[in-house]
Amino acid sequence: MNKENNAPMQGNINGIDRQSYEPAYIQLVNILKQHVSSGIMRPGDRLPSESQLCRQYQVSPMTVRRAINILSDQGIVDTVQGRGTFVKPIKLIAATFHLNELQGIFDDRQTNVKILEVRIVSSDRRTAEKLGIAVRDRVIYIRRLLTRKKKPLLYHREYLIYDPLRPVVESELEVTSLKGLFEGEGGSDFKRGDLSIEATIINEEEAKILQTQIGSAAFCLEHIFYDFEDKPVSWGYFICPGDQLRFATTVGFRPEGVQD
Amino acid sequence: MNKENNAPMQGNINGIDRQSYEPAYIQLVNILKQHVSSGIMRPGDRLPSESQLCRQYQVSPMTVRRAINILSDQGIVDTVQGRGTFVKPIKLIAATFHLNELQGIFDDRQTNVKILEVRIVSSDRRTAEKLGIAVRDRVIYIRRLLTRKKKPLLYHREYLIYDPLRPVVESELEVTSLKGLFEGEGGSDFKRGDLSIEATIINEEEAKILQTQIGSAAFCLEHIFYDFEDKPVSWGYFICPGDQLRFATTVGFRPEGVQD
DNA sequence: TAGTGGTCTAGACCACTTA
DNA sequence: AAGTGGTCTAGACCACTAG
Repeated sequence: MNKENNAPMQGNINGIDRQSYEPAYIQLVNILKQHVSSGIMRPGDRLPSESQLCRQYQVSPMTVRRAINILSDQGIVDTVQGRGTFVKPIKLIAATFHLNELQGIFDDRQTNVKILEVRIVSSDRRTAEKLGIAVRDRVIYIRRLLTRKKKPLLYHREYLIYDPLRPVVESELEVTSLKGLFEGEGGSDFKRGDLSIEATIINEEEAKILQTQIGSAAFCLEHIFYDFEDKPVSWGYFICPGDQLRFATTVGFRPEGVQD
Repeated sequence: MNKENNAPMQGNINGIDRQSYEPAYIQLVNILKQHVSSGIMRPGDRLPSESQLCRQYQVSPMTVRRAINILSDQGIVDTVQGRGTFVKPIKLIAATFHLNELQGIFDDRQTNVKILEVRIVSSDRRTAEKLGIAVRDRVIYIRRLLTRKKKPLLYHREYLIYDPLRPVVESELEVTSLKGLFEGEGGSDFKRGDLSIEATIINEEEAKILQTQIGSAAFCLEHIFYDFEDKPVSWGYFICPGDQLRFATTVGFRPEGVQD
């Protein structure tokens, strides 16, 4: 992120600088973005054709193509075969929210994960359903609390399939495993994870642990992880007080040039 | 989405079918994905080198390159210059949530937008701050209610810069403008929009309008739109009862092949 | 030094849209 | 028929990593 910023946002408006460390296709992306964000090109307008861009910027068709593909991936233009490439209007509905806003939390040295409880329990109906097992089957139950600067931030409850043959417990129990879960540095031999976010209300137990008010707003981030045979291996959810977290994003063009 | 499914998930494991309508690079992407999702390739493993893949599947370097770029974009592999391409472990933190889960709402014919109120008001401190204007400056205040099957779904409050020179009112007032805001079909001559999602609690006014309980959980989706001069033109927020909405996503490999 | 990924060329052929 | 985007080739040169 913090590389040399001697030549930020290349692409002289006029043309492509072949001496630059920035690849030609990136420069072209930035030039075209600049045209859109500055209003030279408005939503609905057609871009110059690919062959025109080739001539105009003295690059090969593949390079133009690559630049346009990137703009298309970023939702800035629409390409229609036989008609052309068009600037897209901004759609609120195209917005995406990234969980990696939480990244900073784990990088912070003042963040701490405490295991509140680990024990083997008999699964209730909901847990059995989520994990695809029978009610009363044994599962490992873990409660964790993530704090930053001594302040409670996330309360996590998780149920793991109990498999004596593959004692996943040890690795899961590491204090860092929550970080590993998020950042995937641990083994993470999962095939996939299904996540969902809901709005919820802090209950009595959560209020006590998170040191907040009963009835205050919170996010609930639920997760189910599956192994390579598509069988669930764990189910759990994070509770995060609403005043500690906010998901933010931008549609269209960010004020700074940094968007990749 | 629902095109001919005669040959779903091409790429015979063995090689690339040149007769297929599916492009070679897509077939290669699917083959490599299959290797990862089936466990043949595990997180941390190195992919065959690009020249190896060229020989193995009888395609040109650019085609291999394109396939690998796609896998890299999708967060499935990491490429390191000089070392190789590696299968990435699953990261919870890489999850993204898409607002377009709301798409279905607007496609539904039983969805209806009602304008509850429009008037010109004097901006309070918060509104003035958000819109970058002076306190007491006049703004247009709009309240809308979006219902589906007669059931309240979203409550929207919005403040627009009042500019007599450019009467944005008429177009904004159309019943469909909420849909236009989301789907960008209207003019949408905005340069960008900043969004954020918070967890919140339904207050008395909202409870009455949304026909829910005071104190129940809800999402608050706030938005500020900027024109091409980077000046705010509108600020507002949607309130959506928590039991009406849930954001879901998958990290890793979705059960069906559909992910684009 | 050998192998890897990163970029780029200068074309080619195809499918599609529009007139 | 002309113009557009979509795909693909068969190389080339470079920067980086490793032994």
